[in-house]
Amino acid sequence: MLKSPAALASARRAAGKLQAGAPESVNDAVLAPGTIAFVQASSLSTLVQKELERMIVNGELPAGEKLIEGTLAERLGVSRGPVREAFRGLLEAGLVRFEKNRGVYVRHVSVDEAEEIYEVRAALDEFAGRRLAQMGSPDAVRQLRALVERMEKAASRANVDAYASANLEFHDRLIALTGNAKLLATYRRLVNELNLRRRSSLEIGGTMAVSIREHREIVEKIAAGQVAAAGRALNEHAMESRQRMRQRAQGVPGKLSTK
Amino acid sequence: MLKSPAALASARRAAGKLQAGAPESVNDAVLAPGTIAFVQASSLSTLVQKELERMIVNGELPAGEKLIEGTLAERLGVSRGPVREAFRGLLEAGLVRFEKNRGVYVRHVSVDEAEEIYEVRAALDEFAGRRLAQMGSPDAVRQLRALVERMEKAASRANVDAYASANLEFHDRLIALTGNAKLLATYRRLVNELNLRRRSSLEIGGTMAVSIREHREIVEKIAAGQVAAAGRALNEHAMESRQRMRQRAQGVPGKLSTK
DNA sequence: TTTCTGCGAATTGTTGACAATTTCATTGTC
DNA sequence: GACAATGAAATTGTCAACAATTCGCAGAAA
Repeated sequence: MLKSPAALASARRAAGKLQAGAPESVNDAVLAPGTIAFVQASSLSTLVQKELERMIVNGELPAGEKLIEGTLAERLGVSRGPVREAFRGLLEAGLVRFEKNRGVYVRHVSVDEAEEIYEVRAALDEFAGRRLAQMGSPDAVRQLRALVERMEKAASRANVDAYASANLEFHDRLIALTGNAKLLATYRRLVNELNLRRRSSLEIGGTMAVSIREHREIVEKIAAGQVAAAGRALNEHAMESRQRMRQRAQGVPGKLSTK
Repeated sequence: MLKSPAALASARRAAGKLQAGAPESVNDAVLAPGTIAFVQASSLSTLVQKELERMIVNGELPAGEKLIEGTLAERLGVSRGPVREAFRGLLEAGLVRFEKNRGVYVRHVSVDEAEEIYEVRAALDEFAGRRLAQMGSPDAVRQLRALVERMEKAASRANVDAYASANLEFHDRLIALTGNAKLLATYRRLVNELNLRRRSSLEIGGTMAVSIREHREIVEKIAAGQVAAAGRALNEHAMESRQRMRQRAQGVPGKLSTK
């Protein structure tokens, strides 16, 4: 279930070279901007944790998968120490489950737990909606409108992936625009855990039209400064997601346990 | 700033003995019930993390304190590995700050960040209040009333510590009574971070009387099933805490940076 | 005095080794 | 054939050692 080669090792070598004063020409893989600074500022553990987190949220490491220290360490080109440290971080982030002497597993998120998460999300969304409507920032409204348009375009092309991506970004941006970093961190943590469930991106089914209308209404209420209404709309929107998730889960019974 | 001896080591020895099949008589320190099972089920890293977390939230390790792997490992009777793993957990929990090659420090929570936390808390409290009022559980109301009484008794004895403790438990219980475990975990994470600030427990000052009235009103609105009113009362209660915190911080300027 | 500059000590980052535990296939028994 | 016992292989838990980096300080230079 793993495929990535020793990508971390190459990034590490590159950073090492630069740090040692070598010129900029690094003929390894091309790194995303900011990557070098990040690698220099982070330890291997952080790198490993980020990489595993990506794999888990992507679904490359599906829920229930056992993570073997030695195997991962070898594939990532590091020793077991950093991998174990990364595991602790993932554990605290709620992405893996731990059994002493038995190993680490990618967590299953039960339907019940997902419902709980949706409820917390609803509370956060409601707060964000009220706050944005109250702030009355034209720029925020502009950004949100642009994202709704992206959703519309994706829907008109029946591009489910693009739609889902725009949808995620809409909500993430909405939270970020409040300017409350702690709120954003809390929100992202919850969404990350939710990602352990919706691995079949067809979750949206035929509800795109309805969903777009809801999003547009949310934005317009924010734009109009209707504090309570914006909050309520966002709360209900999240609770409907919860409902859809549950119905989907009941329709296709399967992984129900937290195990 | 550290004083605890090798307490973990003794707990570990005790568990080891039991696990090895020795009879129950362990003439080491007396352990709290459940401790043995916990030690058996957890790794040293978990133990260390819990211990450090306790010290940080208690204030034994004040904000800004540098945590030295070797020193901590020696005092806790373990090697550096588990300590490093514990650090990763604390980092993800937001309790420590990390600087590559320089060390780990107990985090400072700036006034701005504390304000953000209070705002998120307000959103969660509001949700919990609405949910409880909607559930209409007589037992929940009974428990909350009992806690308000504890606050009253503490106030009448002018016992600030007892009052603060009852206050914390009131809010924790209120969240827990919703039955939403994820909400509770999210809430506790935030409160934990807030604890990095209010280390001078005199935060409450002379506002005990006002505070008690607010709590009583909250409980009565829940008891009466007034969903919206209960939510609003809790939201406002949290936002007032935020306000008090800020005024206190401005009155006594000091540690402002996140550094 | 203040600012550099080395150099030794302290601390962190990473690794490999070893012990303890679990897993799994194999064997033997009923 | 089902099932328990056994032992080797795989995996985890912990530790100690080594390399790299930072820190602290004495002494030189401005």
